[in-house]
Amino acid sequence: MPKACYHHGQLRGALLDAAETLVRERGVDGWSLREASARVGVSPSAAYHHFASRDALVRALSERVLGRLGERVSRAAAETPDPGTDHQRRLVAVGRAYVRWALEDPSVATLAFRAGATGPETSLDPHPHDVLAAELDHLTTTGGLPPRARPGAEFVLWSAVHGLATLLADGLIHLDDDQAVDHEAERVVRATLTGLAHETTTPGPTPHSAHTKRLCQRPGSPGAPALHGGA
Amino acid sequence: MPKACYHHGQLRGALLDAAETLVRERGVDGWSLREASARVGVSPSAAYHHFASRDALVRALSERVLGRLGERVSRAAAETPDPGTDHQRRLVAVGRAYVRWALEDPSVATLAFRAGATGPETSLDPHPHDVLAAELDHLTTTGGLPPRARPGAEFVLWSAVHGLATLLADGLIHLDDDQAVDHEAERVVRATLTGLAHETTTPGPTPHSAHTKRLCQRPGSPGAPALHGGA
DNA sequence: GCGCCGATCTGAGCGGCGTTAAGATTGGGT
DNA sequence: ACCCAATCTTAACGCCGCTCAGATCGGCGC
Repeated sequence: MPKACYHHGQLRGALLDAAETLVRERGVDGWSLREASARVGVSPSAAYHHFASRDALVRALSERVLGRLGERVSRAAAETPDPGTDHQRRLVAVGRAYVRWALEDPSVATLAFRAGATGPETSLDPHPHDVLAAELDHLTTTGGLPPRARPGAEFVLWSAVHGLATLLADGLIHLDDDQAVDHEAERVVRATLTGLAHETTTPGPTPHSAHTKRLCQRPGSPGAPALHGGA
Repeated sequence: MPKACYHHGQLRGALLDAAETLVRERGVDGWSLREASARVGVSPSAAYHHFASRDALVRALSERVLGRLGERVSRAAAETPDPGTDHQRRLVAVGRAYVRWALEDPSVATLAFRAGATGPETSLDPHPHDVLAAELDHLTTTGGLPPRARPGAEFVLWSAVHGLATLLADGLIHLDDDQAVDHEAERVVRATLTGLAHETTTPGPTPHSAHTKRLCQRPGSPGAPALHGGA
């Protein structure tokens, strides 16, 4: 299998790069497949040997970009030293990274979320949802969250963080500087976490995340046995 | 000024109706201005006498649809009887209405939010943000929220509700039935409200909502004097 | 009753788009 | 050295958003 043919061997990646740049420059819809092709010096139809359609290109780009968000969010968690008295610190860092990321490149972030679910069961390396879930598990372990509030808590927190991110990216809310963004993200995360910690009613059926079907463990058995084969 | 000319006098409204139906049927981007025109029995160029561009049509549609969301959310608040012991009930109803609305017509809701900020300073009758703010004021008055947590609380709650709504509408979260949706919406609202109520740190600078610049009173002076003329 | 006039809509057309089919070009494996 | 599969190009189709010159309509003054 050749690694480089013609001018390009990594046309696929080059097209994704060009498309991402165009999204950044002109907005989510302000570009065409023809333009991306021209930018990498290739005819429009060449793209169709790597993507079934323009939409497929967008989905692939979305996946790549969502993967970067996952990495970044997970790194933010890892880089935050183990909490002392402040058990919420790691999740604050995660939420801040999520919101910051969406605001750095609003168009790219919008595209990523817009096409995030329409894909064919994409399995991302560290999906943001999973990072939240893992950190909430950690928070429960260290006593920052009562176990009875844990099931499905990821979806509550995800909603809050994602909502702030999209409201900011779409311009429905405006904040003057990065410091204000950080502050607001922290406020949202802390309010949600302490609200979850004070929950009294028992949570109902747990939602499913679109990208992973069995990551959400059942309420009754935190250390549940493996359900569907596999290691 | 004539009220009905040619076949149509209310072409504008008819085009908005057709566009909305098309969005409902085919998704946010699965339609064309030509198609909407044809559906109301008019040539494509006729639309340009009522909208400067396709984008202008989309913005107008977004405004109309967002207005309906505002009405609905505000009605949900009004129809909920004054809370007895449960001070959060009204806001739970508001959040539920918001999320339900987004899920009834995911494509239309997506379009509404997507184009919600790009308009020319549209002033909606009851903007969802304002309904939340008013209800939070009420909650503060009745003692359900400490006054020190009130400034900017609308944005925290809006983020949570809007996040759940968009995650559901975009398919990133799946819930099996309407009951589960109601339950999740209630959980999100209650968690956020009790989290806000237990806030300890002082809130920083208040964000601005895109549609209204001076609705958010400054932290220091709840009964602040009028700032910019007007009644 | 009639002709004018502004408001409203039509028809033809431009450049660009996504997409497809058929053919030219390339480089590695034998 | 040649072949073959992978890769890219050229040409074209139909639809799109948008523009502009002109046809058509309804009310109003005469």
